[in-house]
Amino acid sequence: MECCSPEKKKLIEEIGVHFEKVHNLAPLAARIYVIMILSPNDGHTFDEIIEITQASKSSVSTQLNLLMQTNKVEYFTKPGDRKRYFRASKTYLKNTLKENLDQISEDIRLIEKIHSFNATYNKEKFEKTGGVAILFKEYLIAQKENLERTIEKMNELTIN
Amino acid sequence: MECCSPEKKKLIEEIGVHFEKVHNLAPLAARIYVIMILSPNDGHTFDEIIEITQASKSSVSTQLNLLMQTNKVEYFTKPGDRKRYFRASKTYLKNTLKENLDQISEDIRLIEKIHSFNATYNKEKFEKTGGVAILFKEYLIAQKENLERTIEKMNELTIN
DNA sequence: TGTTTAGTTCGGTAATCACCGAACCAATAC
DNA sequence: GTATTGGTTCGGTGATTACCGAACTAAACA
Repeated sequence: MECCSPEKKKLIEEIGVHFEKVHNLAPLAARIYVIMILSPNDGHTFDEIIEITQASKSSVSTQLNLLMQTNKVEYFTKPGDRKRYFRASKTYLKNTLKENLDQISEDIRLIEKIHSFNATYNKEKFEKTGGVAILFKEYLIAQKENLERTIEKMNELTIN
Repeated sequence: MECCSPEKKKLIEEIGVHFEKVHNLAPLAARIYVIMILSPNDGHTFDEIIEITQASKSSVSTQLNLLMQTNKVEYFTKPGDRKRYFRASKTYLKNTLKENLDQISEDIRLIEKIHSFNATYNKEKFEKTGGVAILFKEYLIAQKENLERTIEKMNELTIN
């Protein structure tokens, strides 16, 4: 049984590998997530996902539930149809931004801790490399501001 | 044997956990890296690292070499002293920025692939959610620009 | 010439990860 | 009721990870 074009299969693998790291997902979860992103709005059934990924029912079930718990994937149903149709969450891009925001905020919090630690315990070192350290923190803050702006804009877009 | 203050120990653990994820390091490597960042310029000897981390010689050796291969840690020597003194690389912040830049560049490359795939194979979906997708890409490009600006500024600072 | 110092290398092991099959369950169909 | 559909749950298992100890090496010292 053919499931999708070789081009799509290649994309699923290529982006899948990348998603394993950036979203911290198991290989199968990353593949499923990519399939959802590359798929039309009407979603994929459980069995279609099994067919595309060639994975077992249990693995697909587990990883799919994990993707739903983290708001990456959602499902809808059709009247008179017992199947669930899985697709990428409508807000998956916004959720990704929020994840990035949490990460950057944690970065900034820890950088501040490091700076105040080094300022008190390693004064001479801190003063020597202080310029670079301050630049680094400014970079993080600018990234955070860009994130917040983008989330704001997305909210405006999706309210309409 | 006491190695360092409880405050420092706590920081090593707290930041260490964070570094495992963001720098993709084994727990011990992350701890060593944090120790280097929280330490004065004159560095730590191999034995001091063993004492602080309570790890084995072999583990410290392996992880330390790994940290040096990835430009996170370097060492210097003192005349008439066989020991190596390990410290955070002078350019570790800039290297972190470069790692981030590579990551963002890959993000952008893949986002473009996803967009062109969806534009051809899922036209209706892409047009419906296109606004958000474009916003997301603009966000990535702005992050990349901020990174490049910061790297440039750091180069100017460190040339002097 | 051994002996100590400062690490390195290698073989193993305990724990965790990613996945699987088989049994199970709840809802619908017959 | 019984069978089928659409998943879920549980008990593994093979592969990988993170670490360890013991043996080793190369340089410096006595």
